[in-house]
Amino acid sequence: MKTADKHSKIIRAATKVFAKKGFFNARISDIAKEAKVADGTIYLYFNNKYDMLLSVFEEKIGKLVEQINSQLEKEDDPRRMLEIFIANHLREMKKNKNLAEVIQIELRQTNKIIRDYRNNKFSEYLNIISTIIKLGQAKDVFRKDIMPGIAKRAIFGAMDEIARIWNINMDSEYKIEDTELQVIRIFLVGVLENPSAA
Amino acid sequence: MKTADKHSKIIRAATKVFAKKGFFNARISDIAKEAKVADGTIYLYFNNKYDMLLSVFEEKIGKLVEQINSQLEKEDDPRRMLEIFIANHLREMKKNKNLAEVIQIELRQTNKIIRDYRNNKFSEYLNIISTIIKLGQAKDVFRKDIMPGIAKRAIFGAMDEIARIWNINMDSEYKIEDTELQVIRIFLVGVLENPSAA
Amino acid sequence: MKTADKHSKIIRAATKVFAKKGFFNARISDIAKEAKVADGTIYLYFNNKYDMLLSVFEEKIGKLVEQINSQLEKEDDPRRMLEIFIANHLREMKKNKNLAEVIQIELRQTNKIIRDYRNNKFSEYLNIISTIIKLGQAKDVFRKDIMPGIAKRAIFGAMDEIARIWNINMDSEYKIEDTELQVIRIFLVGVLENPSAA
Amino acid sequence: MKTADKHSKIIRAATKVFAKKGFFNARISDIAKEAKVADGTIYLYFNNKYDMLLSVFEEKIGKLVEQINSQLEKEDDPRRMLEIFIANHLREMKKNKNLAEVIQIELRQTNKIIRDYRNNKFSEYLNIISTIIKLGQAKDVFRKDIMPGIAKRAIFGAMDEIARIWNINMDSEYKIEDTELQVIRIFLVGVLENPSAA
DNA sequence: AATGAATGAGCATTCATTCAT
DNA sequence: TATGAATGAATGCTCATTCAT
Repeated sequence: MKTADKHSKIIRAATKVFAKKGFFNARISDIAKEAKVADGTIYLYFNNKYDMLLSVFEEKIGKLVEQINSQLEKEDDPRRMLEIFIANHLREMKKNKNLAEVIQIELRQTNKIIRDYRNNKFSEYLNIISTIIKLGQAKDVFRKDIMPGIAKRAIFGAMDEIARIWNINMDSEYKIEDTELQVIRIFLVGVLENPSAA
Repeated sequence: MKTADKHSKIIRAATKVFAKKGFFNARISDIAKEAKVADGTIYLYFNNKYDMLLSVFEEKIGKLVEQINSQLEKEDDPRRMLEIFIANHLREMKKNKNLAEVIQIELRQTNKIIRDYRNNKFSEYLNIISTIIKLGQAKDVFRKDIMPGIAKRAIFGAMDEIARIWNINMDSEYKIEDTELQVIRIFLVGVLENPSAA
Repeated sequence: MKTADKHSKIIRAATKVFAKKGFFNARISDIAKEAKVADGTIYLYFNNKYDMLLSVFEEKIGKLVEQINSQLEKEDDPRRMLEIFIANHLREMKKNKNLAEVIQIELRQTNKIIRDYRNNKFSEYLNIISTIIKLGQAKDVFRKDIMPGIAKRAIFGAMDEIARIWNINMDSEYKIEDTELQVIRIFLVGVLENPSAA
Repeated sequence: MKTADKHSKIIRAATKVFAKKGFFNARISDIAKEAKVADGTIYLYFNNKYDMLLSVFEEKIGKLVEQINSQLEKEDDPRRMLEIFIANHLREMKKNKNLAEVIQIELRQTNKIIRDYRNNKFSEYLNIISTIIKLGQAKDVFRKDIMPGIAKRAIFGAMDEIARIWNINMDSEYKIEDTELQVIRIFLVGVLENPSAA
């Protein structure tokens, strides 16, 4: 088997095991068994357990970044772009619960000092939101009094919390389409019936 | 020393240590030392380590619930109530980073099967948001097409992600007042310049 | 059981196991089992495996120092003192093979950078030899052209090598009394038939 | 590259690495890297790690034997022969610290049961000393009451301990010539000022 | 002969929990 | 109630050895 194959086999196994058990409860031997590989083999591809988590996280987020970028490429309406981002994120999380779970773990489970160290991909991902917002402001489509740096976190946090619930209640009461629509609506027009009175 | 005192001393110590080190990296002996109590004493008050986390979490959320309820009591404008909720949550998280951290930990760090088991207080807390929204809808102040069950998660998630960042970057670039205002604005009126065109 | 008892029980067990298997081949669990103690208990008394070896070594050498000092106290003939030192060392090594073995291990088995770090007791022990030699020189009993710093090593090394062999061939061909006499003779008068002709 | 070359390349590398790190801390991959050879290649020339140590030891001692034998060939004065042996040994150890270290390791570091198994070269080396002594006794130059089997160990042990110190304190306070002279003097004429009075 | 990726047994150390005092 | 010494199961990681190429 080629090296690249083994690497990705381990990544896949690690994603699954981390998602299922959480980082601290996942044993290296669990991951090795899941990947059908010897324990020691893992250390040919990763420096240590945490390095695996980080790699998994970065790779997954990296794919999200690529995916969303290719979708946004053809679009230049900021409103539509935000809709696409939200819809895509929620769909991916719904489709791939392991991914959602690994994001949760990486963002909250490990030492906060290390946390921000290598998460460039994640920053890149979040910055897509703020870029959209800035673009919308430049085009007079979005309110200028919205701070993109805060909005990006609010939007990501909202979606992430929703995805968290999906991972707990496997059978959510809400349909994905409804949820998408709801989130989009909340962020685009807010909850006020008559915003002009705000 | 009375029993209640020792119990709360341990809770306080545990909050601090869990927040600082995370659940898995916190040692019982750390907590015991912080509480100035013997390791074994902790087991007179709690069944096990996880039970402590849950107790800490429930107590803290319980206090948040009481606090916000007393503030909302005198208010009946749903819009104002939502503002109060958001402002209060963010201020508490900013003031008490340990609390924010413990919420992060409890919500994401431990086995998802156990997660929802006893979190009644937390549900109660989130339901305050949905209650406000329903009230607003009944009063024709909030849009009827907003689903309160989704909105409550979106609002909480947004605030929680913002608080998460505060715990990483100790010196945030944004002032608390600005952040409050931003979150309130995003959720009340959305980001669209001209929502009526939506 | 009192703490001091447990400490010495572990020291005794460690001496035995280190002697039998060597430092690197000794397992903590071997020592724990030998001491009838849980593995973890060892770490209540020692920082780590190497710390145990060092402790064992220092304690044993410390006892040798005390023992020889009390024997030398009543003696002031340097020639006799050297005889006593040699006889005592060889007898102790013969009697307590574990001790001989632990000296071998500590002196040669572990990283040379750490080696000299804490071995003050050992230096003290060796310096008894050089002190005797200096005394003999002051009293015109020993040759002045002998350098005590080299002689102490030569004498210790000679005895240590002999003890090493005892640990290999359990049934030495030589009696302890003969060996003592031989070593004493070699160092006191050398091998020359007619030294005055040297 | 011819097989013999590779074999000796590995021996050289192993000597260096064993000396630097000690047997147990030396990794096969260290030796392979030092020899510019793949890890697996080593197992084409040696059965296992310990076999390498033994080979290194035997080869080095073998060279010492050859060297000293060729020097002693032309000499027939036992006193001079002993001087030559001592001087040669100390000089070689001083010159080649790796060799000294490997002797230390092999003689004390590894399981005593295996120790004596194949050390014929080493016995041969030590027996040169006892042969010299016997010759001296036959020629009435050395005292008859010296037991060659003990003397050979005392002499080797003394020199070995001195060499050990050289490997710890890189900058010894004593010059090699002085040390040689000291050791020779101690063994030839002893430390007594007036041996005839012994 | 040579390679080096893969293996998996092995082990020091940690730490939640217990229990004799 | 309170203590803290003792326990021992649990696990990340290493590295000598193997073997397919």
